[in-house]
Amino acid sequence: MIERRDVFQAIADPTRRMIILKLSHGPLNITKIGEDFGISKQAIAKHIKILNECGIISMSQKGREQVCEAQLGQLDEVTDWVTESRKLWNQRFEKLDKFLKETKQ
Amino acid sequence: MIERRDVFQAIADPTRRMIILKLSHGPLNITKIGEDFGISKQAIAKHIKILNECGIISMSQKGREQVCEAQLGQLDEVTDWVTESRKLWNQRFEKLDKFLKETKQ
DNA sequence: TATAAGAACAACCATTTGGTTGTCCAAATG
DNA sequence: CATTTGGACAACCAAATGGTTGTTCTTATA
Repeated sequence: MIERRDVFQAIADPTRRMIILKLSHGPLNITKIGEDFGISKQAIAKHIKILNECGIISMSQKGREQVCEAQLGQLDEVTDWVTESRKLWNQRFEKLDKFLKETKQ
Repeated sequence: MIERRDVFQAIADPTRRMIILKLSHGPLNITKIGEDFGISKQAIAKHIKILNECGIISMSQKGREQVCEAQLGQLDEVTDWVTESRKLWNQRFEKLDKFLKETKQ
């Protein structure tokens, strides 16, 4: 099986984004995370697994509870990519500006 | 069918991210975009459609060619969400810092 | 100790996704 | 005019996705 898990795919799902948002206020166990979502705890656990696999959240056992904590440093990959794309995109306009200034004379 | 197209889902696919990167250097037609990807032009056209539907690229007819241009302002939604999540996440540490300073005395 | 609660594991299911091929049409080009 | 070329449309397919239920196991708790 090819490990296709990446951060971009992880944040693509709205439920997972909600989980991240919820966890950004502080660590919670799986049951707590699942509250207020209209889906089964098992479904939540699957989302948690995906988020964990790509490093967005970390897990720690505490008695019978599995405590999840956000590790949002992993989101750098996303902002880096957006920033890089936009940098190139903006350079395009700068080149056009330069061209327009040169031909104006 | 529910319109589930959003920017997060659009950038989840690596091929689509490559397309965006390619277009951030300047507009291209569908055939040009498809070059160097090992997949069919039809597959590329489908990706283009998705990117267009969520506003990341715009299309304009030019003779028989369909010219695609990046509209990376739409990526704000992504950076905004990441920024907001991280803001909350950092506040968590600030609260902890405050607590530690207060109890140290 | 009996029971409730947190979570893992597995099997299953419908829908979506990312890709394919084939046909067809309009616009360039020899 | 004949032929490429750019692209649209449709049908189809395998795999992935997001969800379900049922069982089991361990840890708390009344």
